[in-house]
Formats: sequence, structure tokens, C-alpha cells
Amino acid sequence: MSGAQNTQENPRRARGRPRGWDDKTEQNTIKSLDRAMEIFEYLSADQGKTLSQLASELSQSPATVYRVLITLEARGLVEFDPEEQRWYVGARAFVIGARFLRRTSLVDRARPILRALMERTGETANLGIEKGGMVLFLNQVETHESIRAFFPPGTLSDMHASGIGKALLAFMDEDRFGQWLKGRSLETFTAHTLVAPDALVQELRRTRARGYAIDAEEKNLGMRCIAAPVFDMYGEAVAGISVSGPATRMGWDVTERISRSVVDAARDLTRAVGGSNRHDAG
Amino acid sequence: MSGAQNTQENPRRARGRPRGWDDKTEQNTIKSLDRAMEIFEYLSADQGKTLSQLASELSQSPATVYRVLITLEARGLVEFDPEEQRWYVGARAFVIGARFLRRTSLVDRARPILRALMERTGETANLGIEKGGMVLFLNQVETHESIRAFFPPGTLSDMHASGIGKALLAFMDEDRFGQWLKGRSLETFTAHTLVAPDALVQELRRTRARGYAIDAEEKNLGMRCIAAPVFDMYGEAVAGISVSGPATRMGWDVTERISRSVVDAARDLTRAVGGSNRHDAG
DNA sequence: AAATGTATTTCGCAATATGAAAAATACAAG
DNA sequence: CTTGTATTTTTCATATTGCGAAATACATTT
Repeated sequence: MSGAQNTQENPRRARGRPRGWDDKTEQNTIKSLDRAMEIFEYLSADQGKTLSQLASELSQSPATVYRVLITLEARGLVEFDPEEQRWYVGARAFVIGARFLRRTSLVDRARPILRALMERTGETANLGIEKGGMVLFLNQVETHESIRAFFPPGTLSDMHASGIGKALLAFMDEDRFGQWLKGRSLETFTAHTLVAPDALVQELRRTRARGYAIDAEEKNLGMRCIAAPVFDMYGEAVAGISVSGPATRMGWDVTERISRSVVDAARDLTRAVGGSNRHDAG
Repeated sequence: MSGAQNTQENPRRARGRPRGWDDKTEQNTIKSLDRAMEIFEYLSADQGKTLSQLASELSQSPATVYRVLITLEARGLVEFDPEEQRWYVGARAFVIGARFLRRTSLVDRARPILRALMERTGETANLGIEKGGMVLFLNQVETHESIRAFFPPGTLSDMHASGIGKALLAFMDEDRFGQWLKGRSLETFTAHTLVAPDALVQELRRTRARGYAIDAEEKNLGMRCIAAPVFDMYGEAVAGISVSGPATRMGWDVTERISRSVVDAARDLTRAVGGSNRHDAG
């Protein structure tokens, strides 16, 4: 088979790796549990379905889906509305999911910085990380203005059409970027979305040069966004801070002022999590 | 009075109830799935455990726990740190859990109200509901002050020692309150916590009379909280809005001013979700 | 009243989850 | 470098148990 040069690219499990360890990773997974989680995920993506809808759309037996839902319901992970005969994500799932944020103290450390950034710029400040090739918004501090951008925490967004996403891509090493781009079709959201890989690469180069990313109505018309990367102790871009608002208030005249604040905030957070920016001169 | 028309106290499933339907509800649950979810919940409650820790603490076979974790990891519901050999809640769980908030538009409607409340009072404003005998914090808008209360969304808190909790209890019907109190031991958090049922009942009566609840350092020393209930279309208290801050800034002299704002905010939200307050005179 | 749509249960069988133990690995100490 | 110990990961035999099809029970609609 492939020359199993177990270079350190896959350090998955450190101990106990008997015999044939090539690439059959999902051999020991529990099938029924995986199917159950598939149902759970599917339900969460589009709530308010009835049992038979779920069963047919997942092409599974209604009995199976029913048992899974009943079991999850007993734990509060899903909820059932007897009136409408519909299934929803339960409060317990919210409680458990929210505990994800506890691990990385990133959010805790980011909050005061996001707050200060919002105060200084007057626009909504956001924190996001890369997860599975997408941007995951972790937290935000909203502006006082009545017209404002709003990404609920937990939102997933495409990287190529997001300020934070482009900030992360710009500071990614070639390998990972190639990996990300490979076989990916860049969806069009507005007329300004960068869908041609060449155009994206070029923009990322500029982004890298200036130190921050600009999303000029590339996801939503009328919305601008300025983002900068946050680095961990290994100098890898692990998160991004952005400021987003309506294009009417985020004109090119204020870009420089805002971008300076965003870059400063990202640098503060980098410092707060013990990171360092290897791209910094000096 | 409790639900009038629906005589059965357990209207769970509306349709399809063959034969022996007495009270053996959890007969059809999937055992292995339930055990897996137990592991998942247990891990989420105290992250950063190693495999053998989890196995021994749950008194299950390491092999089983391992397979469950591997399966959940494949879906991103849990994550594994190869360096430290420790398991954590995954980002996917956060994404799915956050979708719980999408169902109830409560949070969406509450945000502008919470924001206005924070602006008017200068203190952190919170939104919470009752879930399984506890208060579940859904959202908050933080104050600008550097010393402030902070309940991360997703936090569960005891009802008897929480402003929102007491506001909900005070406007609960006798039956449900009795149900809640029955066999429950009220934990002591500070010297001010109301742990004697009589004292709690008396305080709830006062709460009901004045229309808002006061948490005077009953959970955390130095923290005060004023809360008011939000009603749904049936006049049931389904949520609570509160303002919380350090006792130094929330003295008795400002209680009246703040409480008025909180009650107004709760009334606004009640109206925004199409609810009505049956306790209102006229 | 009949038809339709949906939820819930029963039942037998086969898939598969399980625990014990062995194998594989890492780490620490000698 | 070797040994010892702790922990993870796999193997394997077995019976537990999850699964689908069909039956059943409501509710709503025609």
C-alpha cells in the first residue's frame, strides 16, 4: 500500500495503535449511534418536521426515527410539540452546546476587547474561528445603532465571502489553503462575491500585505466588514475579529480609522491568549 | 387554575396510542443511544477528561466509551486533543445547540427590549426561561461598566436563588408550584438564600403583589437582581427579564427606578410575543 | 362514513453493540 | 537501552438489542 511514512501529519491518537493502522479510521464507530446523530443533525438543520417527514427524507423506517427521537426527547435534546406533532431541538442541546465555549477561553478573553472595539468604532464587533472549512461565529457585541449587522452565535458562514474568513485564509499556509480550495466551488452571494479562485488569491495577497481583510458587500448587499486575524502561540491564525455594519456608515473614508482599531483589537486578543504573530516584522 | 379542557394530565402523544397505554412511556427508547448520550452529557458537564477517567466514573467499559466518543468525534460533536489525550465538547454541538434558539422567536423579540433596558438602567439585562425546574439563561445585553454580572447563555441556575426564577415561581399556579417544591431541597448559596419553604412562599407572595422579584445577594454575595415575568398568550409566565449588578450600584434607593424599567420591559416583551398578563388589574 | 395521514406498538430475526482480554503504544525510570 | 506501568485501541465470541414491516389507534379531511 501507500508507503506508510507516518510523518507527523496525523498525530491523532498518541498511544495504543495496534497493527493495521493505515486509514480505516471509522471502523470502530457505532453505526446505530451514528445514524441517530444523523437524524439529530438533520432535524436541527430544519426544525419543525413531523416524524414521517423525517423518516422519508432520511429514507429510514419511521419506527427507527421514532425511537431515536423518543430517546433523545427523554434527555431533553429534542422536544416534541403535541399540538402540531412536530419535532424541535431541545433546550438540553443548547445547554450542552454552550459548554463548547467554556473550553477555549478565547471567548472570555475576547469579550472586553470586542466591547472596546465596538465602543471605538460604533459598529458591531464579531469573533469567529474556522471550523470545517467554514467560519463559525462565536460571539459578538452589538452596536447601539438601530440598523446593524447581526450574526447569531453559532452561525456558519462561507469563508470566501466573509471578512473573518478572508482574514484567516490570507494568513493560512499554502498547504492548508490549497487543501481548502481543492474541489471547492465558491458560491455566489452578490455581484461582488469573489468566485474566481485567481481573484480570491490575489485579494488574499493584498489582505496579507495590509494586515486586514475587507468584505465589501460580498455576502450581503449593503453590508461591509473589516476583519483581522488572531494568532495562537504557534503563530497560526486561529480566529478573527471583525467589525461589520451598513455600507452607508462604513464608507472608504472611515476604513482606515476602523481598520486600525480592528487590527489593534486582534493584536490585543492575540496577546491575551498567549499567541504571537510570526508575520509581524521584527 | 390549571389547564381546563385537557383533562388528561399527560397529553403527550395525540395520535396512535395502541393497547396497553398505561404509564410505561420509556419502553421504546434505545438503550445504547441513551447510554451514549449519558456519556456525552457527562463529558460536557466536566470537560477535559481522559478516556479511562470517563469510563471509570461512569462505570462502563473503556471500549464502549471509546467507541461512543469516536463516533461522536466523527460528527464533530466531541473533540479530542491528541497532545493531552483529553476529550471535549465539539463545535458541532455548539452549532446544533444554538439552533434551539431559532424556534422560539423569544430571543429575537427580546433583544431590542433588553438593549433598551440596559441603556436605561445602566446594568446588565438578562432573559431566561424555566426549564426542568431550573432557570435557563438564553441571552443578555451587558452593561458598559467594568464591574458587571455575567451569566453566559446556556447557564442553568436554581430558581429559588435567582431573580428570574422567583419571578416565574411567584406567578406560577399553585399546582405547578407545589409540584416544583415537592421533594426539593433548597440549596444554600449565601447567608441570604431563602432555604425555608415558608420564607420562600412568603417572599413569593410579596413578589406577586409588587409585580417584580428581588434577588438580594441570595446567590452571589455582592450581587443584586431585579426581575419581572413575561407571559404568553394563555397568561402563563413563560420567561423572565432581569437586571443584575453589584449591590454597590443597585442600592435600595434606585430599586424603584430600576424595577419600573424592568416591569415595563417585561410588559413590552409580553406584548411582543402576543402574550397577556391575566394578573393585571383591568 | 369512509378515506387518508400520522403516530405508536408488536414481533421475530439478524445485525451489531458489548465486555473481557489482548495488543499496541507512550512515558518514566532504572 | 531496557524494563515497567499506564493508557489507548483492537480483536473476538456472544447474546443483547436495534431494526423493519405490518398492525393498530387516533385525528382530520373528503
